[in-house]
Amino acid sequence: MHKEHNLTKNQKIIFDLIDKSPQPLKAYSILYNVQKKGIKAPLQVYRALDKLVEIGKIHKIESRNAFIACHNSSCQVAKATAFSICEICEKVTEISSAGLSKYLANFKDKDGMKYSKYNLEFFGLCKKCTLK
Amino acid sequence: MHKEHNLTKNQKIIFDLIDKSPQPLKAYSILYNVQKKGIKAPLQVYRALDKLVEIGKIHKIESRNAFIACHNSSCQVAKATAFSICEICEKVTEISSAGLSKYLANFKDKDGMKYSKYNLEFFGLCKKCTLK
DNA sequence: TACATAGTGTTATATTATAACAACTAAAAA
DNA sequence: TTTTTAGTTGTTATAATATAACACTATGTA
Repeated sequence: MHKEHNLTKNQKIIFDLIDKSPQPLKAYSILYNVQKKGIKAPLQVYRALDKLVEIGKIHKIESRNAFIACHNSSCQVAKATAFSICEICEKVTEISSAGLSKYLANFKDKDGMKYSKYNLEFFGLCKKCTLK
Repeated sequence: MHKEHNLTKNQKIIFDLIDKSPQPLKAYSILYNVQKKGIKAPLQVYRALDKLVEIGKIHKIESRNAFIACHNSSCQVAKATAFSICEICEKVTEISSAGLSKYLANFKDKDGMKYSKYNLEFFGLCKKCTLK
């Protein structure tokens, strides 16, 4: 489970929005969506996003500059992330595979070097788009 | 080996610059470096970068918005990339591990879905920075 | 030659993200 | 209770990254 962090007002507004969204949200689309709640400036959004990423409540999809809520309650979420991304509909799913995360957490390069963190993005077609 | 692509003048100028650089280069730093060679606008740089990525001569490091030359002549370079990134000195190295690429190329999610492409970025400390 | 395809040069603009600074708030130490 | 501290907030401005649109040019090939 996530360690409980008491989110501040802005953090909560932004987390709730991302958490309810079926797909990743971009920072400025978040901004437009929360302006009626009093969050007026990009920096307010980015600050909340930074914090939410830091504590593992959301992840950034680097190849898309977008943010998705973490739905993976059992792993070291902020340090070991894997996603599948559909190149047609842009659906993004967090992968939780014990095998994969074990393999990557233990991966050593040819110098025997281990890493403390990774991010993996798979690209392909989701089921729906495969059938089309 | 890479299929031989006849690079155009701009593509060649930009590839040579990236290829000579020990670390990944960002688009606008590339721009500043090639202005004396007649490449004046961001779009000229981005177009060349897009093409070079497409044909696998360079890769984009997504978490850094930077570009590095491919030094991995034996794999499906544009479709299966893995890098290690030092969080202190920002040194980036392309990982070529047969085991890793085989594992990831064959990875199926829990719906049995396979993916056609992936990008993996490991973060940690490089040897030099570990010793400090 | 003529046609198609890809690349070029250019201006303008969109999108993503951070700097700097003053003010506020909550929690805990004194 | 007051004070301190660390963190967050609100704000304006600006930096950094990336694309749209359009007219033109080069190159390969039929």
